[in-house]
Amino acid sequence: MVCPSSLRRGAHVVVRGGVPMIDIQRIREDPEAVKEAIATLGAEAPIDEIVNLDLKRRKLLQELEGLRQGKNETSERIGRMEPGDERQGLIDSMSGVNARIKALESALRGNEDALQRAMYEVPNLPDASVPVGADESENVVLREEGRLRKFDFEPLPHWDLGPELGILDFERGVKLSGSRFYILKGAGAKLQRALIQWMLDLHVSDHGYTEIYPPAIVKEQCMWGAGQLPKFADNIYRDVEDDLWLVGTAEIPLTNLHRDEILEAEDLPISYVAYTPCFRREKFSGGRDVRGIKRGHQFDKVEMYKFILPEESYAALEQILEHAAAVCRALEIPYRVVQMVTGDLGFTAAKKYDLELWAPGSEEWLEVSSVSNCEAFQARRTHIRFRREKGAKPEYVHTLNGSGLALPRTLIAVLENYQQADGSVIVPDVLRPYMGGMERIALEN
RNA sequence: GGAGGGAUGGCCGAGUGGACGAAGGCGGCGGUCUUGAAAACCGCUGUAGGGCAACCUACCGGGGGUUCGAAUCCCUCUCCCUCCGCCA
Repeated sequence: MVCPSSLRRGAHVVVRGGVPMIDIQRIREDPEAVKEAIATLGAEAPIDEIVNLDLKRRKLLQELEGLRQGKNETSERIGRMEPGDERQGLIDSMSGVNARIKALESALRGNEDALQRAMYEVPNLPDASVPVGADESENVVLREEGRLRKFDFEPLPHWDLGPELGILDFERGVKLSGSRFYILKGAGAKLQRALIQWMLDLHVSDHGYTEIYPPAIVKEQCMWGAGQLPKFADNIYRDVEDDLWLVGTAEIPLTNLHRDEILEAEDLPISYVAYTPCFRREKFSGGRDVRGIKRGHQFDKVEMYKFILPEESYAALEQILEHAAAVCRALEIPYRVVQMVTGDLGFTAAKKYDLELWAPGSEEWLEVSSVSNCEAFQARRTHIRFRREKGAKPEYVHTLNGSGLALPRTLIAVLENYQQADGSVIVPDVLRPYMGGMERIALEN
């Protein structure tokens, strides 16, 4: 089943003084439908608590604002009166009202804090087109492109190939920083740099993105805005002294680039591409993927990001997927497109595709891109809106993101797919201009 | 890190306790005039919450306080600028 159609639309209501998540209006109107949708994610959210807090909030507001109105009127009268007994009497009479107002304000503050906390925990709801499924095992492979190369020798995994070529060093990485760190060296480091430069150039010149160099360390607020907090706190590196957080993806600074702005409709879509290092503690990956460089605490990524009109966001999702696929095609490496089911959507996406490159040595499909439509989820959290025309009410934009692509994994795919019987690696045609014309990585390099 | 200065609406900039959601200007929108445009003149021109109609409430960097009443007074935080130190 898909999420009820009543959940797909809705006015854009913001919690006063706070930041919303999904539209609270949807919860007010049909809390049961929201709960059903969240159940398909395999997630939990305090919907009943939100409904109660929201009711309570409006009750408090009405009483409080009524009292404030009376108070304002009385203060005005006092200001116009000559000094005297009557005036003093009015002033004295205000103290009771003020005490009540203070009490209500305090209650309202507590109520809104609780409401906002609860709202922050609500995940984005799935788009109607997303298949319902419990977890990643039910994800749907939509298509596979490119021919798997036939090897007349046993292709090596990169963790053998790299060290033998002298371009990858695990021991020294561990010496410097511990497990899940490694060193790229010589042509290996250069190959990664070439990939980054080439991908950035491709997205800028062929796909119309504007290149951004953002901070990789951001304020806590940015983490909430992009949807990293509250859920993923344990996976984020943080400088406690200055309360700055290391980004796990460029999606975080890019989302926040237009925080608290009202954009002009004619400026949309805004398309950014950014290269950043990414830092993840990988607290939840346990002993998974410890071999090789597939999952490190630090990696590089080129990320595409779009701010767009709501009615155009789903077409844009397919487009970004194509932009990521274009990288795979140009590298001439087989890839496949996987659609996430509801249970594997994550916290922020309404619909998501993964793009995977085949790695013949490791013998697995490597996730090198994740392409998501977050609809207005991140825009609500960051207050990014647009106006359809002058004087029109601001509406939330939709945001999308997609890796284009994630680095060490793309590097793995290049090494493993282009390896030769003699242990050397052919440099893909598109990268040669970025490698100073180098055609092959061999030991003597 | 040390010393000093500052933060007002899209922008500039007045406002030091009482009718200020905030003068004035610029920009923008609409209108008059004009064959058209410019100029001139007139009007409008923030956001959010609640009612969901009239209307009410909140917001002058953030938070707290004093007061019947605060953009205006006090405390505190953040950010920006200038000078010194340090530095890629």
